[in-house]
This record gives sequence, structure tokens and C-alpha cells, in this order.
Amino acid sequence: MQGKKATIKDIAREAGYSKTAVSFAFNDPSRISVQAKEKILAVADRLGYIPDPMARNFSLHRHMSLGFLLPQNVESSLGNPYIDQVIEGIGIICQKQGYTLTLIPPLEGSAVNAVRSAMVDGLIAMGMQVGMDIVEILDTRKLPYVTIDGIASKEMPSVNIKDEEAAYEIMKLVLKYGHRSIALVSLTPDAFTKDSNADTVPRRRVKGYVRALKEQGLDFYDGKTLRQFACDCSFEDGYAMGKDIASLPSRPTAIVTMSDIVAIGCISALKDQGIKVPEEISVVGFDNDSAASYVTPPLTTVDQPALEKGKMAAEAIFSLIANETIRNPHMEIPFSIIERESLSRPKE
Amino acid sequence: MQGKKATIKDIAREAGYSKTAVSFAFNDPSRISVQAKEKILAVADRLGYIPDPMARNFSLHRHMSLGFLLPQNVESSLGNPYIDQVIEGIGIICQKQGYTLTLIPPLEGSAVNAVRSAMVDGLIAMGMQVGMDIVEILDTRKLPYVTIDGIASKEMPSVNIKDEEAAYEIMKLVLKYGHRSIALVSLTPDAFTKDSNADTVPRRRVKGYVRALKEQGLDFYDGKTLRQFACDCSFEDGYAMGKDIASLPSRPTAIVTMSDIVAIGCISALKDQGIKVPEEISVVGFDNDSAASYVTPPLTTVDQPALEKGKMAAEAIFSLIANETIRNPHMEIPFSIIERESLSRPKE
DNA sequence: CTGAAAGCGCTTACAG
DNA sequence: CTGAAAGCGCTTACAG
Repeated sequence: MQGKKATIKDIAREAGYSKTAVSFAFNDPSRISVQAKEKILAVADRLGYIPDPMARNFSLHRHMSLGFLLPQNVESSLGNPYIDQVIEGIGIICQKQGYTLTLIPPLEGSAVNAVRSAMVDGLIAMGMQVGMDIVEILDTRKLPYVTIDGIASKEMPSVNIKDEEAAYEIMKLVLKYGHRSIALVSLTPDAFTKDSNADTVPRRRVKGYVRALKEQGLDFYDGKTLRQFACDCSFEDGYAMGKDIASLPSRPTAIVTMSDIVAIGCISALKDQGIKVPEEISVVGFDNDSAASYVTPPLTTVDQPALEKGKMAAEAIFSLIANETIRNPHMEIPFSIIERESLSRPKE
Repeated sequence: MQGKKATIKDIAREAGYSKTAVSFAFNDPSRISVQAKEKILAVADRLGYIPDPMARNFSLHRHMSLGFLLPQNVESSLGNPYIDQVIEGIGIICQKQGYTLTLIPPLEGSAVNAVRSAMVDGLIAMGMQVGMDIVEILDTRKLPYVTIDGIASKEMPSVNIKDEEAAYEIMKLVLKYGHRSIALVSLTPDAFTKDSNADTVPRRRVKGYVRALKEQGLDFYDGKTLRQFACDCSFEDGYAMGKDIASLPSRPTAIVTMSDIVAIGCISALKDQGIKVPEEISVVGFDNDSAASYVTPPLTTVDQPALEKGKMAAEAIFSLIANETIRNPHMEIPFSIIERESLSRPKE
């Protein structure tokens, strides 16, 4: 029990057979005699032999694990219910395939090094686009990849919703309710998006929001109709944001956020300031987290299928791993607007 | 760009140096001439060479990843905010150490096989105890391990709170408020606990709850003072539970749950049935998830530091990996009772 | 400073 | 049915 682990060599010696035979005993018993197999398994059992997984995978050129690159540090990534849902979706497919799911924190801020050294058969990352350093790494490593909420292109399989459209729709709803003084709370960019002009999800949504305003002939440069902010995607940051907005001169009548958890943080802050939601100020979210329905007031928000995104991305990766041609590399999942109670007409 | 990946052999040939030299160029350049190093790195760059992580780790006898065995299937495990928090805690430490975090689903129901074949340097699992099959596997694989919410023993490093005590305390509070008809909602056991008499967390808590009742001289066998149920740890299961309890003959005045998410599910169901919480029925939780504070009514619950549990377990594993003696292998973290608004006096 | 060689623990044509 | 041998892509004493 002490000392070194038993290896295939030990079993071979002890059982009086070759390493080949030992290997076959475990992986293809039909290729050796019943007698040999039994002897070998008995010895293996006695010595407590477990084939070394890394040696085995190394030999078989596989890892049996899918990678998910966390878009930010662990604290921010795993604190975000939307991302947790995506991870769950990926995990469900991994489980079905007998794979593990490797969560990859951007190594000391360097996603590139993390991706260079990850022992995975494929990688899913959010917000990827051709041209990024990590994509180059993945290409030279010949690892299949799929992006969620990234930029689709010929070389970049992707899973998305129509973010511009979704943002447009919910802003249209906000305007329909009569709001004309709106705080827009955007999201700070991911850890590995360097290009400051990149076509990110927040930017796509802003386009949609603005389109809705334009359509109404509204002047969104007047510094009152639309005031734009940004924060990280967490309850705490949402709370701080809500507090700031509460004390704004000529307080907006509606807050449009890009995430339910931020919306919930805002609402919490507003309540703590004694401001009633939605009576005094409306708040809308994005994602339709499970919390969105049981918070008070229940959130009016955009339902986007986070779980489904993870599942589809993972399924696509497995197709690529199996060298199958992927029917449609640019997957788009429908969203929908969920009307609950956090949005109402502005006061007076 | 096409064809096979470049290996150390290709670089050696192309650069006119040995594989040894190439290896040194990357890992210990001081051992070769500047000239050799530059030539090698240039060639490596040109051919797009990235050292194969698995080959490297295999050679170095390490994996650079920590394993976390999911206590149930992915859907149930990752849907549970408490577990998500534990994972985040583990992830924070992994990130700090430059490790990845491998989530291991119990392979087609078999945690044993999943643990046999996981490429990790150590494993954290919930509810482990000496004598379990997976522990045997870990021992023969010589992998360090730590359990969270498991059974501490000489061979089993552990992180826990005093579950019995915590349950006792919150039940005492419920009784102090005057409740004498209580529904207790326990948790169904984990995927790999086979021993039906095992000293699991739910059982420990039940002991605590019961102790509080006894102390009050209450008869908890009368089928009214205490009625016990159990469900999986999810909003949906909590909701179903709440619905069931609502329609119980001689409805209890308080529901004591072992998880906030279950409590929130119950409350949601009660509301939907037109039953007011806490006016008509009180509900208490366990965990103090972030949702516990922003749900309506805010939850009276037990605060247990899930994030901290994950961090401590991971730190302990890294000590074990480094072959350090672990100062205190049985870590106990303080809990506290959080009084909010979901518990009040029973009606009339 | 440099490289041939052994080793990590498996798998798998290949020859007998 | 069986086993010697090559191979997976690295690292690292060791000798020169």
C-alpha cells in the first residue's frame, strides 16, 4: 500500500505476462486467453492497480475534458448567474459524453497562457472573435472551439441571440410605457477583449437601444433622455450603480440594465433609499435568471436561454471533435421579452 | 499551417540543435548559448510551436488541475447556489495557483469510474467519508483529498460547520416565536452515499432540530408538531414542496428548510396559493445565499460561509500537494443565525 | 555549452 | 494466443 503506485510493468512482471497482455486484459480481453485475463486481473486487484489516466490519454491523443475559458477572474465569472447557467449547459453535455469540464481562469490576467497549457480537447469561450491571440493559440494547437456571445465568422462557430434586436425590443417597451429619461447601465468588457472597437455584446445592445430611441425621434444626446453608465456584472456593482443613479440630478424614470443581477442590485439600492420600484422608478433587466421571477417586484426582462447556449456550444464542440461537419456553425437562439412588474408608467 | 502540429523534434531538426536544447530554450535558457536560444525560438515561432501540455505534464508528473466531484448530476449540482459558491471558492484558490478546476460529473451515475480516470492532482468532494469506494480509489491513486460537509476522521481532512448546532439554534428560534406545528423539509442524499445510515449533513441537522424540540418538552412523534419531508435542492423542488405543504390537513405554521433555494421555492408556491409569508406561515432557510437577502420577504436563515469552505478545502489540497503537513486537518468554520423577515409569530 | 539516451506509463501494429 | 518493440512528446540526469 505504501511506496510507488503500481504500473502496468509491475502487473506484467507479477503475473508472468507481457505489458501488452495486461493492457489487453483491461481494454480488449477477447485478444488474450481467459486464463491470462483472470490471472492478470487477479494480480492487478491484489496490487491495487489503476491505469494512469494521463498516460492513457496521452497515448490515445485525447483528454476527455472540455475547456471553458472564464471571461473574467473567477470571482466575477462564477458570481454571475448567467455564466453559471452557461456552464451548467456545457456541463450537461459533458456529463452525457463522459467528459469532465475544465474551468480555465485567465492565468494571472493572461488568457493566452491559460489556453496554451490547458489539457482539453476543445474550448468554449465567451466573446471570442477571429484575430484574438487566444484564437491563434487554438488554431496552432489544432483545438476545436466555439464562441458564445462572440463574433461569428467563417472560422468562428458561434452561439448567439439577436442582441441588437432584443435590446431594441425592450427599449421600445420602455418607451411605450412613456419613459423619456432613461439610465442605461452597460457592462464592462471581458478580460481578453483588447480591441476597444470590438463588436461586443454590450455594444450590439447599445445599438438596439439607440435605434428604438431614434425611431421615436428622440434626442439621446441631450444628456437627459439617455444617460449611459457601466458596471461589472454582479449584485454588488448593481447596488452601487443603483445608489449613484438614485442621487442623480433630475433622476431618470427608468433604468435599463444588461443583466438581471445588476437590475436586482439596483432595485435593492433603490429600496434602501426609500425609492419605490416601479412606482417611482422602473427597472428592466436582461437574461431572465431564475431570480428574476421571485424577486420583488418580479423583473421585466429579456429571456435568453443561457442553459441552451451552453448546451449548443458543447454539442458543436463534440461534433468538431468527432470530425463531423457542423451543420450550421452559426447558431442563433430565439429570445423573448418577459413582462412582469418592474416596469410601469412613470409617475405624474 | 496545415498537417500535423509541430513538436520539439521538428524544431530541433529545423534549428539544427538537439531536443534537449529546444527544451532548455523554453524552460531554462541559461543552460544554452544565447545564439542557440535565439535560433531555436525563431524557428519555434516560425513553425508555430506550442509545447504539448499533456506531454509536458506527463513528463513532470503533474496535472495542474484540481478536481471537484459533483455530488449529483450536473443539473442538480450546478443549479444549487450553495454548490456554485463552494465551486467559486475553490476556483479562487486555483486561479491564484495557476491551476484549472476540473468539474467531474459522476460518470453515468458512477462516481468511482469518474474518479479513476480524472486527470487531477487532488480532489475535493462533498459528503465523503472513509470507507467509500471513491476514497479507496483516491488512496490507491495516491491523490490528496479533502471533503466538505463530509465525515472527518484521521484519514479524512474536512471542512465543516457545526451542522447539528446550527440546526438546533434555528429551530430554537422558530420555537421561541411560538411555533408548535412545523414542517421540516430535509434534503435527499448525494449520488455516491450508499450507506443508508451514513452520518450525512441532513441527518446531523435533523438531530439538532429534534434536540431543540426535546428541550422544549415537545412530543415530535404526534404527527403534528413535526412532520418531515424531503426534496432535492432546487427552486422547482422547493416550489412543489411548498404546494404540497399548503394543502396539508391542519397546515403547519412554519416550514423549516435546509436550503434557501428550497425555502424560496416554498415561499413562491405559498404566494401563488394566496398564502401570506410570514403572516400565515413562516419559512426559514439555510445557507444565506445572496438571494436570501433580496427575496421578499427576506429570509431568516443560517449563514454558512460556502465560499470560505471552498477556499479552505482548496488551500488544504494545495498544502497536501506540496507535501506540507496540514496544520489542522479538521477545519470548522463558524456559522451564524440571520434574522430577517420570513419568520414571525404564528397567526391568532 | 551540447546532445545521446533513458524515462514517464500507457497503446498498438506487427511478427511469431 | 502472445510478446518485443516502437511510439505518444516531453524532461533531465549524465557524459563529453
